[in-house]
Amino acid sequence: MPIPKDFSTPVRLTAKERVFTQLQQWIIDGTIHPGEKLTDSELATALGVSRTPVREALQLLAVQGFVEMQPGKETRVTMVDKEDVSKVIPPLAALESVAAELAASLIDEKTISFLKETNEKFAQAVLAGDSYTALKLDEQFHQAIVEVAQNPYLLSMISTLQANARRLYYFKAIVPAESSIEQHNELILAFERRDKDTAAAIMKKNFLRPLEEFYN
Amino acid sequence: MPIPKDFSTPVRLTAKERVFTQLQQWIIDGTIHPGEKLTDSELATALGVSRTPVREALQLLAVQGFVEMQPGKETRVTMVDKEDVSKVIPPLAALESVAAELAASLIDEKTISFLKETNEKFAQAVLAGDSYTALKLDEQFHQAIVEVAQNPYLLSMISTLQANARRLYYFKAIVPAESSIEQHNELILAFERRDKDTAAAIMKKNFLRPLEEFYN
DNA sequence: AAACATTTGTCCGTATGTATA
DNA sequence: ATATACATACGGACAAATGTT
Repeated sequence: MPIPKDFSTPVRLTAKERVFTQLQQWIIDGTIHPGEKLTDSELATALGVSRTPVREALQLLAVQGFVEMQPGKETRVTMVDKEDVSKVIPPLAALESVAAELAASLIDEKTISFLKETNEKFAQAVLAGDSYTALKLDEQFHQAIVEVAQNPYLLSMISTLQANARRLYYFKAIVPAESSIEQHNELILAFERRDKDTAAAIMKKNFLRPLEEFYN
Repeated sequence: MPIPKDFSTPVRLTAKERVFTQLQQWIIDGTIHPGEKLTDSELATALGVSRTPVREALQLLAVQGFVEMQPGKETRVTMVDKEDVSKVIPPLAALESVAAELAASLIDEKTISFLKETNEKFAQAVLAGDSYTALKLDEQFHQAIVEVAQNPYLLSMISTLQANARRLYYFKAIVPAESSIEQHNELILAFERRDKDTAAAIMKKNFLRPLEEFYN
């Protein structure tokens, strides 16, 4: 009997991780509202675990900026206002730009093919008006590039910022721009030429242009 | 009897925070060696607290990349090798560059004066060969700029990367370059002109040039 | 292969601290 | 101002999981 290969990642899911993932999801999609007070005992019973894994998950969410913990007082879901986009995007653009620059020297043909396929699907989703799928594909596109860059700091920080950005998208119902399709193609062309400076520049624009439009 | 005003920030420091700060310090200065196994019960008795705050502190250190946790197995201090500098600096340079760009539009005269004073002291320390003081002043210089930028994401991420960089400096006994003095001055001049593009460019160079020299 | 020893993950009780009446 | 209620921070114990003999 053939054994499924997926067991190569036998990282057992601890209660803490389950709680973390669930709470993050709820905060991002708005199930738990901004400003809402979170009491660990309530969450614990609601999620069927004890308070310890809940507390640990909350600490991680605090580091990522999803909740605010006041030691000895209370912990609340952080508020969001429209200016938050302008706080998240510039660092994200800078880091993604570095990722693109590093990736340009390391990328292989297989990944380039993957980027082409993903951008095809992305284009279809955008034109079909399926913004949920489009956003997911957009993230896959960018994530593939970050992974090529082989930098754990970039990976971790971009992932955190992406999660925060996703939360804002949910709240403001932001839809992916058609212009992204073409920018992705330009990025792929730059990768094929292993042109890191152009790749970095395009990536930065890809994030910052929507921000500028937003404020005009 | 006049009451000290500092009580306006009465954030009581929890056991978790004390443990976190202590462990981070020990890892950075090498008191705890890379690859060393950390058992929470040992640390708990050594630090005079229970396992809970130790575990919580370790989780935060794991997020910052100082320790590696394998669920159900063990927790170890992360290894460091000479390539790590090339992993930390590029993201740090990118974020500091964004901070400089944002700060250029927001900076006031008082902060500019502070930067001038700090760079004076920095120059003295460098020329006196007091690299410990020099590094501390260099960090103060950069931190002041980051605070002006008013961006919590930048603040948090740069602080994490700085801590990792500091650890590498300890291991490799890196000393601040004399060229930094002049670059700091150029940066201040750019700030006085509120020239954000130049400020961003200088800041990036300030971090990346030492890295290039390192690999030639 | 199986039982052991160790360490982690989790649970829950208690006390300290904060906010409210 | 005191007292009351409540949530958090911490402690200590049990149980599951790992690797070891």
